[in-house]
Amino acid sequence: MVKIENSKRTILNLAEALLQDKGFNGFSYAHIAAEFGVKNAAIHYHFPSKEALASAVIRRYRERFQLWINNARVKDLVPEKKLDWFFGIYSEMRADQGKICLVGSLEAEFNSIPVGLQAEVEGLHKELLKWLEATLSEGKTAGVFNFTGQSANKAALILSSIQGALQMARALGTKKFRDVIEQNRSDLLA
Amino acid sequence: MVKIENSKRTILNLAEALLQDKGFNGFSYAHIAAEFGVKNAAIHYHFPSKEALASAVIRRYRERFQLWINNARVKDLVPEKKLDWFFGIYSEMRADQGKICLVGSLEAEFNSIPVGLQAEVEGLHKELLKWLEATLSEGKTAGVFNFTGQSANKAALILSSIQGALQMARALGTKKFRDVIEQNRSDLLA
DNA sequence: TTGACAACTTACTAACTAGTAAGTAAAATC
DNA sequence: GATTTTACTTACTAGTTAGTAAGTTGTCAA
Repeated sequence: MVKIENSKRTILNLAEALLQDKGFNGFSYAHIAAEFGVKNAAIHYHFPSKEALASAVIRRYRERFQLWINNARVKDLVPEKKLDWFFGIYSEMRADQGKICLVGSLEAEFNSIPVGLQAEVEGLHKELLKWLEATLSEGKTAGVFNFTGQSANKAALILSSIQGALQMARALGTKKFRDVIEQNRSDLLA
Repeated sequence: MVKIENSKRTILNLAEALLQDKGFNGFSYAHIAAEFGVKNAAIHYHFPSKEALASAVIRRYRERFQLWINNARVKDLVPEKKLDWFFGIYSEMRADQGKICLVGSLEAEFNSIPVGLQAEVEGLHKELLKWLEATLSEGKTAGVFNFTGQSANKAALILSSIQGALQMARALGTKKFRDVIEQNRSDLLA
């Protein structure tokens, strides 16, 4: 018998990886159970339903993101470095078995996932956009970022392009992902 | 007994709509059969496997796209209008029950779809990028588009952002999609 | 040392999945 | 008019799905 905290965390880790790899409809309790080395019902003991499990994955990610952005290591960076940090999150996803972002994965299947999970995804996406918008505004005021129009719209463009680029890279290779990141950077610093 | 051409086309239409709505792992032969008003096995008669069906959807879309771009109605447009036409395709998807593009839907589930289907998706994505790249080059040469770097990279950025924005709009609303399109336009015409 | 509880396993279900084999009726072909 | 072909239906299979109920075992507190 393993400590529940370890089991719960392990299950969440596996679920998160599977969501980023195969999507909500592409993984099952059996997959997690097999990889963890336990039986199907053990997963249900910790997370009664698939919706509860996936929702917990998103909630944990949201908490993690809030911790990151409020940590001095990120908070005190200059806007250009903040952006580099943000791009870095997604570069790591791409490098890690061609994973895509949770938001993109779940929004692509949005119409076939439970409503409670939809709400969690919406919350996460808003938080990502909010931070990116603030960072862009900060950089524009500081004179290091150049773009026309509102920061909110530029943030939506950049985040959408990252989300799409991670998916694109699966079919067309990692270079394409890097090209999109670099183009975003040069558009912003031009 | 209905004409095979009508049945095949109807099944392809339903499969395409379901792919854009629920994704490859989110729909079944039963869904199509129910909507078409036939039995499960009737779908298998026309398309022996789910891979064959989805591949046929993508092949048809690729052929359609080639017909469009080679038609004078698009071919003879000035670059700005070509871009408007292209954006219009995706605006219609967004307006039509919040559908997303086939490429995005299938790339999000890329690691849980058959390899033959993966190849079709790759082909389609390359064709879309190729046309967009050529259109951007044409516009840059004509002096109507402004952007730094290579056309291929800017094309990858724009297409990725559309793909992501259609997904984003499901959680955050149509306005967000329009914002991304407008930001792309103003970045390009600045 | 006992009892409670946490973390499972065993064994199961009902629903759904893609896919198949054999039969049927209407239409096209000869 | 007979035969073949097309477009199905009926009836089925083997596998997978999320989810449940009841039993088991190790750990810990009193």
